[in-house]
Amino acid sequence: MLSKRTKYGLKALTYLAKKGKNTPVLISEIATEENISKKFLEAILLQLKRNGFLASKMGKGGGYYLIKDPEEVTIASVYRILEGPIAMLPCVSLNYYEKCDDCKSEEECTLHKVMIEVRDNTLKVYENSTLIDLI
Amino acid sequence: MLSKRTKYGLKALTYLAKKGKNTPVLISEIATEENISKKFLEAILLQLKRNGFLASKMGKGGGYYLIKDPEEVTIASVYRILEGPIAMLPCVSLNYYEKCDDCKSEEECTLHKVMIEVRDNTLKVYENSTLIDLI
DNA sequence: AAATATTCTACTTATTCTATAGACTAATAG
DNA sequence: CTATTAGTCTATAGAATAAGTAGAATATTT
Repeated sequence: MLSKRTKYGLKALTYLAKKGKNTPVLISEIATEENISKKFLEAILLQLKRNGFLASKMGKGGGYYLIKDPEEVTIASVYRILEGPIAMLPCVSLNYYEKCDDCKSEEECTLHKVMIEVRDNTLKVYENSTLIDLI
Repeated sequence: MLSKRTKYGLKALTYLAKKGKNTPVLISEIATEENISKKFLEAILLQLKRNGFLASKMGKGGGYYLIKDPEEVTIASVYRILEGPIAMLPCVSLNYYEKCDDCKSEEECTLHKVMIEVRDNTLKVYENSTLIDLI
């Protein structure tokens, strides 16, 4: 299941994409409109800012705004920042690969093949949908 | 990502399937062979027993054994017991449906459609693979 | 310069989940 | 009866989740 962090993050990005690139929107506006705890959202937006999706402006007339083209922002890229690996096992992750400590080898691991199949299917969806599709 | 609970559960079921239906195997044997903490595995097997996948025999010559045909046990059914919903959001889950508290309506939810697509893709894989495929 | 609006930072809290460990109880086979 | 094995119950350390509180820093307007 998606964490609320990722869910809220995607919703906020979609909201900002609707408003258009480079148009500052208040955290509190997004929080109210999308029913998100303001403080929690603040942390999420900050994380998206640090990772190059958003920028912000302080003071009156400030807020957060999208600095990428909505059609360039895939769900996959947001997911990896906010949620982590898309794969179901570390040993089948493309971006966060790690060896499983309980498996003797990946060839012997009975789950390996199925989980690669799941990953590929999921990835296809996440890589091919962008903020444009979510609007 | 899969919890270790689910991963270990699937591995244990596969191990038992290899040994054949109705052949008792020691918890400790599975734990050693699959590099799983024995106590943790105990809890997992118990859960699978309560849900009708396994049965157990106490005393000498005892152990856990499969009581379903391996080709009947889909990954999806095990996943739902040990991990929970397969869907990424409560509101797109078939077996664990719940309304999202932050969404006004499911039609307006920008994530709904994509997450249904992900669910359907994942489900196709999980429903169509059984213990037989894992062996 | 002061007032106001807004994000930024740090600290704290409550709750749940994860992955175990230990001790004791109950059943079964020989 | 005894050895073997699962069952039950309790505890726990650590991490993650989803916030809440307080105030500092920065920008704009007056």
